[in-house]
Amino acid sequence: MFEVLFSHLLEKILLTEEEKEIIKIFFIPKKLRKRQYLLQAGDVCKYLCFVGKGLLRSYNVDDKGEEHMNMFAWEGWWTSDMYSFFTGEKAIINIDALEDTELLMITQQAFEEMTLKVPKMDRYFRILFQNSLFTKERRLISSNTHTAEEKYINLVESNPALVKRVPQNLIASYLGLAPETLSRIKKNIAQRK
Amino acid sequence: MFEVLFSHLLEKILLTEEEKEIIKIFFIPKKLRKRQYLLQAGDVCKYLCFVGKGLLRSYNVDDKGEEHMNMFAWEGWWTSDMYSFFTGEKAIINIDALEDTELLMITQQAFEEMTLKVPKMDRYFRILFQNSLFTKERRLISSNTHTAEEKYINLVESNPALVKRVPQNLIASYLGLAPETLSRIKKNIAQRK
DNA sequence: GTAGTGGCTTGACCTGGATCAATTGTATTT
DNA sequence: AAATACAATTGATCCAGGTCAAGCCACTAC
Repeated sequence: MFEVLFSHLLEKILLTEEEKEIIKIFFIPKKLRKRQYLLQAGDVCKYLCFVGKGLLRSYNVDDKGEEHMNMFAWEGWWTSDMYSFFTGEKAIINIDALEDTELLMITQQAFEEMTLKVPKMDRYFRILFQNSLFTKERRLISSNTHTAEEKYINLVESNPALVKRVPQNLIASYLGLAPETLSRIKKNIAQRK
Repeated sequence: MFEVLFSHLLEKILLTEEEKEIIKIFFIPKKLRKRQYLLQAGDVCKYLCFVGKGLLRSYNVDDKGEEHMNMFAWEGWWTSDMYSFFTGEKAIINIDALEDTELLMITQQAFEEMTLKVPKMDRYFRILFQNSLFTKERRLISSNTHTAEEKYINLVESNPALVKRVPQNLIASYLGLAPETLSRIKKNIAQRK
């Protein structure tokens, strides 16, 4: 489990064996079965989670009971309701497992302590957040600028693995589309070839 | 100028006088007149900029020549094309001044050096990026979940100062709406009262 | 096997918001 | 103060994508 974590940390920072040992202490391993919840809206999000294996989805539910996908996380990704995790407010998103999943979880206090004991972790997360930030920036631009079909094509090009691994109705929701619309888009694209 | 910067840094981290002096060295002050560009799409974004005074907008232009607002930055905010700044790729966004503006700018190399000399700055930017990340997360959720009117009402409630300070057509664009649509929404809201 | 459950497709219809065009403010410039 | 240019409103029309409904195709469970 920890090998996966460290291989990701080492892409961005250098760590001594000693530091690795310190870091290990703060994490709690956990396994989730397919369909099992990691977080339910209304609860406080207690953990920031690193996915070692498997696939999670996070989504929120609106007043009408509709689900809206907001991100996926698999091997090497972090997930949580960031807002809830860092502020202690109630979460507005749900996270559950699309596949059997293995996690490393860390609490807010442990996170604080870890960054103080190993300041390099501030650097790691600075780079990590900075990267997600510009990904989100681009995604937001794309969602305002492009048509439904363009968004789908962009996604297939920028992240083909995701499209293969995740059910189509969730991809549709992730793109802000009705499942019927995505189905029609795929048909159109196929026919044009 | 630097007082504004330090007052913002000190909200998140503690700095010695010595560290402050080091940090100062890396920044370049700059003034912009209203309508002047800070960054044009196609150029590489050389600077990460802290706004000490004034107001900037960042937006991108699509294939059809339409402008799409993506964020505003005023006193105490940072702005840049994050992706371009950190990767050295060409920028896809434009940034220009909506009001006369005073900035503190830092290059990529200077940024790297600064974080190595003052590791607390990694912490500062970790927290900063983490906060923007969950703001963007919420905004993305909102943009997929809500109707045009709900988005506008949310914005007015969450950021009334922005709505007062920025021309209405830019607010419309920021929300992904046609200016006519926002005008009608405001009319509807006013009539219902 | 077959019953059930949930994802995917297809068709018919509807609607929120975009687009186009004209009119009226309201700043800025000379 | 007139001229110019841009911002906001209003009306009329249009369309991308949503909604509703029906049928189909896996899979899993018994």
